[in-house]
Amino acid sequence: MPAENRARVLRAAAESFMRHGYQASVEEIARRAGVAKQTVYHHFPSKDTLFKQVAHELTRGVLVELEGGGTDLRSALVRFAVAYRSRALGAQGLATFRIVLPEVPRFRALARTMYAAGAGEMVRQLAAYLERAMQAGELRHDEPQFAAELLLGMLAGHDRIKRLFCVERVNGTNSGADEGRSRQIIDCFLRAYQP
Amino acid sequence: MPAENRARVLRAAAESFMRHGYQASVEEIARRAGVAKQTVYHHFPSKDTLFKQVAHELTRGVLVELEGGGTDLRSALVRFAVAYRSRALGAQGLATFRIVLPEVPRFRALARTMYAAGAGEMVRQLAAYLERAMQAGELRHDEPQFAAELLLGMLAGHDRIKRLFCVERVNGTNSGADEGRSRQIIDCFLRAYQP
DNA sequence: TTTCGGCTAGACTGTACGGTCTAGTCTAGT
DNA sequence: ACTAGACTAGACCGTACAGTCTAGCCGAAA
Repeated sequence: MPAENRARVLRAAAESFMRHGYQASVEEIARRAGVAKQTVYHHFPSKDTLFKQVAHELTRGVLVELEGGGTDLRSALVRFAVAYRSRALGAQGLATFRIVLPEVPRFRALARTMYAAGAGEMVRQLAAYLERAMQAGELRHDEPQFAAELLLGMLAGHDRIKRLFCVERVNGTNSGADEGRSRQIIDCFLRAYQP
Repeated sequence: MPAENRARVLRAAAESFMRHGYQASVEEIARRAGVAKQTVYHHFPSKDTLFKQVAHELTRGVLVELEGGGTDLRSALVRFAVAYRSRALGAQGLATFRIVLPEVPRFRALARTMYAAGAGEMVRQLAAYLERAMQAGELRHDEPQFAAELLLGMLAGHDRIKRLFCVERVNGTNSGADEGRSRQIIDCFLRAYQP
């Protein structure tokens, strides 16, 4: 079945690109997929196309749902913070950064699309959520988009850099150890935005 | 004079690497420096060495002095914010990111050194400054290092991502237009950390 | 005047890699 | 039995590039 091989190639390409960036050779991808080089070219017209495809898949992996049903604002934000940090600071999130950034000049359109589908979408959702909280009087009134971007910056901000530069271990599944930091950050945010 | 040619090569290498990343060919660097390829190898044993050298120079360009002499806390922080953002979000700061990140796995030691000399040093200085402010009762008592990292995250955070993904123009010298945002962020920080 | 170090142009080597081509195998549908 | 499409191994082509080598130029020191 062709679809299965295609998927194997995509998976292998993701792994290879995450390891070596765009430099990863098509031969290595084929080998890792357990497939002949020709098969790669059978499913994707060029390495560029394959790369863009992988980049798209990776982008989707950053999104985090944001539902505040039932609980209070703080709990909802903390839950979101933990989820977002586990994505943005996880191995895959960091790898996405490392892989895509250097290629941005070559693939400007792709870069913009990725931002819109990933971080940009995140900002929109969070801004909408914060705006509701503002209107409910739970947060100080201010530009919701600014607040959303600020919060995302606080959540990923410097920790992302430390991990990107390998000065700190990447987040595995130790979500427990990380929850404290998420809470700390959310508390700071809430203090800054208390009504 | 050999030293001058060496400097020209370094400058040219910085430009080339900023444009094309590590991919930039040695021949192009030589051409840009107005120098024979052999001369490059005369001053640097290998492309890797040259790259590391350039990376070090770039790191230094991020540092921002932080003196709060004479003015109040808020003014000092705003001044710092503007300066830091102009570096971190300027063309060179962003290019440093794009260039170095993909090579981090290959040059782990270099990456750590760069972090320590750049962002890490920034955190140390800022943390020391914030700690003094805390002891002077101008800021709520809390871990200074956490506060420093948080503030840096707020300052560069999401805007850096937008610029890295080319969804927003990079900061030129429009420090005027940017000062508003710096003030906004600092005000948020001060609200979160008021005594 | 010789010499030497920095420099130049450019040829050259070896390797890696994107992409193509060949020739043939296997499987499923007709 | 025949066909067509997915697949394979591996040769092959063209190009780009790091790094080396050659042969020679020039200016300053000895």
